[in-house]
Amino acid sequence: MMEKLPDNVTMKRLAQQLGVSRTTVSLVLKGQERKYRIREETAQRIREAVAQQGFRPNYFATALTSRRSGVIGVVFPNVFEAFMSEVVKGIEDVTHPADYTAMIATSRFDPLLEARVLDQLLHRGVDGLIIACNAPFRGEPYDCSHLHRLLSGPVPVVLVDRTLRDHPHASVVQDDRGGARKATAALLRAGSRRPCYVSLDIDVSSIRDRRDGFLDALREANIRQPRSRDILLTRRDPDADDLSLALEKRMSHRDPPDSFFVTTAGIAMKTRYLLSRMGLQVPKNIPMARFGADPPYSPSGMLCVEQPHVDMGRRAAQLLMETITGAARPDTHIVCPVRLAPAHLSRSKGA
Amino acid sequence: MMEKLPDNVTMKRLAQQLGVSRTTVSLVLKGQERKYRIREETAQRIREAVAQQGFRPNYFATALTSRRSGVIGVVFPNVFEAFMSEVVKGIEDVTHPADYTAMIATSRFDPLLEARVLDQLLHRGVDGLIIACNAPFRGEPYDCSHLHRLLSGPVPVVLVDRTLRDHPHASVVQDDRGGARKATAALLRAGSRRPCYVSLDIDVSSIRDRRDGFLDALREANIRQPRSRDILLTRRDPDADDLSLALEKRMSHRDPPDSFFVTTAGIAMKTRYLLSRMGLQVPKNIPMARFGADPPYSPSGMLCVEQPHVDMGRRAAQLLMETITGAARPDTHIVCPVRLAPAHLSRSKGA
DNA sequence: CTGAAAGCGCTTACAG
DNA sequence: CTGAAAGCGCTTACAG
Repeated sequence: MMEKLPDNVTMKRLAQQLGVSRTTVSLVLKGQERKYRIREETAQRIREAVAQQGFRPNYFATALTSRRSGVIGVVFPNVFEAFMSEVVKGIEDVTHPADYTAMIATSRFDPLLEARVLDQLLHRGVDGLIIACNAPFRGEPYDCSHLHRLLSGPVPVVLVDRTLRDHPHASVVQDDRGGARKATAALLRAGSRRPCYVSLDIDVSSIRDRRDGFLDALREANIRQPRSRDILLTRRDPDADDLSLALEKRMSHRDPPDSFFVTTAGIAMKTRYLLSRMGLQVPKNIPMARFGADPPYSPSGMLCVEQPHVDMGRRAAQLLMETITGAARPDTHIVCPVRLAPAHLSRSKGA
Repeated sequence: MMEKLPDNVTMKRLAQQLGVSRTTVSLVLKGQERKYRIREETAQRIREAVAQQGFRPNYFATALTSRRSGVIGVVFPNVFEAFMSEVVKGIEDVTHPADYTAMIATSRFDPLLEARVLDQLLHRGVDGLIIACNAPFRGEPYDCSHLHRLLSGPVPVVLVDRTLRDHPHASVVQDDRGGARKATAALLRAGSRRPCYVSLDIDVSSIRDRRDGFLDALREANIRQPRSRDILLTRRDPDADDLSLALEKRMSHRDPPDSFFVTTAGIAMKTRYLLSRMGLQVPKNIPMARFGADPPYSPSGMLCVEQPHVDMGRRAAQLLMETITGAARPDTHIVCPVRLAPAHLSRSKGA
């Protein structure tokens, strides 16, 4: 345990120098000089000394006495995803002006690590939390009791991107169902009659909603609901070969799909890659729609559902701050609209 | 300023319940029971009560008295980049077991924001900092006095990925020069005689080193140093069209380049895109090498210099902790080796 | 082996 | 308008 140099300036010293009491300094620092009718000249002297010496009240002492840290915790499965970056940007857009600091931590798709990280943040006295929680693969045991405990506790929480069953909470999500519906409808309008659904086999609200949106579009177009062979599910492990096998089998069937709707960008890229190995180019030979935008200068040829991530971050932070002050109910749900990116659906096979 | 519920359990209460003094509890909690020869039975009772009531000493009180926060700050220009994610992973690999928490913040390529964010972290009492600092475009005014001030201060700092001139500091970087040399040498071995260098026009050690490595390779192969028309520089703004214009002009010249070495992945993708619009495919018509790995299932066809980011994170954290304890000198420089990824250099034009 | 006491740097009733 | 005093929850000499 090393010792750090003591803060050079303390309130005590400052007060002594100016010949006033610490109370007076503290009051002026918090902008309460009018309320306590402190002589303007005194207040002025204090302000000048503070500015000149670069004095800032010790964070730990302030937090200890005020029971407020000015920090909000942000927990995501990973930091590497445009998703993350943009949501964080939105959050910071809001927290910064409000004099809060966003403290980012990652749970790396590990519920145990998630629990640990949340515990750390709580211990560090965060005033609120924004969380994109982990989700289990179907059939996987998943213990989210730490989230339930958290939501029952005193610290305000806003979930982003996904909601939790069985427990009331505040959330900000995108219109997953509507986006999936629009994207699928576009595939159908381009001539597809046998779209194939590809997704992570993961049990989470956003994915469920996207599947529902996919089915909505089929129903609206009077296309019969897909058989199980047109629902392809895969594990998150990018190196798993389950998708490869399923896809090969499906494409060699006598009535192969004539388009793809994929729920996530990563799996879409993998699907596109696997198809290309079978000699099928997207979108030339077969069109594909998916959630997520293309990175700059790397057009994937897919129809992209653009997600309003920055906006989601802003709204989540906004909602959290309102929950902290009590201005918003802690079970408010916000759904952000999505839109289709300008698309390439040229030459669909079924057209 | 809302009030949070007070922590339910305090050391005082715990001591009262057990009929011992707070000192005894504190000592046992810090594992000093042997040193102070506290009766094992007493220590045992205390440990049990602590575990059973889930007591943890108040963070702010502990930090206030111990002058140690257990937090290390991590500041990067952006969170969205594989670079970031991997370095953070490496950092957490090290800090977690050592009972430190990594607190991530972003400076968004803005020196002013960088200064603010660093200030925030210092105010929050971080025990050390790991920073990938911002860098100016050539000719741009750049004030990094906040970094110089920081490096002269009491808080240990390790810079990653790039170093600073004019000021001693600790750093962990990759072998930029060696990687660029190897990549360029590979282009030359594949038959290139007029490689073109493309880079961000940015004044930072890593980029300078890559250019030097590029020139090293040419010199070693007895190829004359490139003329200025084979050094293409562009701004960071992904929508800038300076590169597009320069590239078109260069490719329509009578002796166009027969390969490309690009310093960063983003610019490489842009270059590849612009070439494809001129009808040139990478690597079929023209080979390209660059720093950074391809994302999964999106082979770019480029020769990639794989960067040891996780390792860099680990070493940076390691070095920081050693600097904190005084075990390492605060001006230690570490260079991590890089390697070429299995490559596609097929059918180079000049071969 | 253990406790009373001072101290970390700030906030906040409470007197005047 | 301003100060003396108690308190936030912990740590750490110091005395026994």
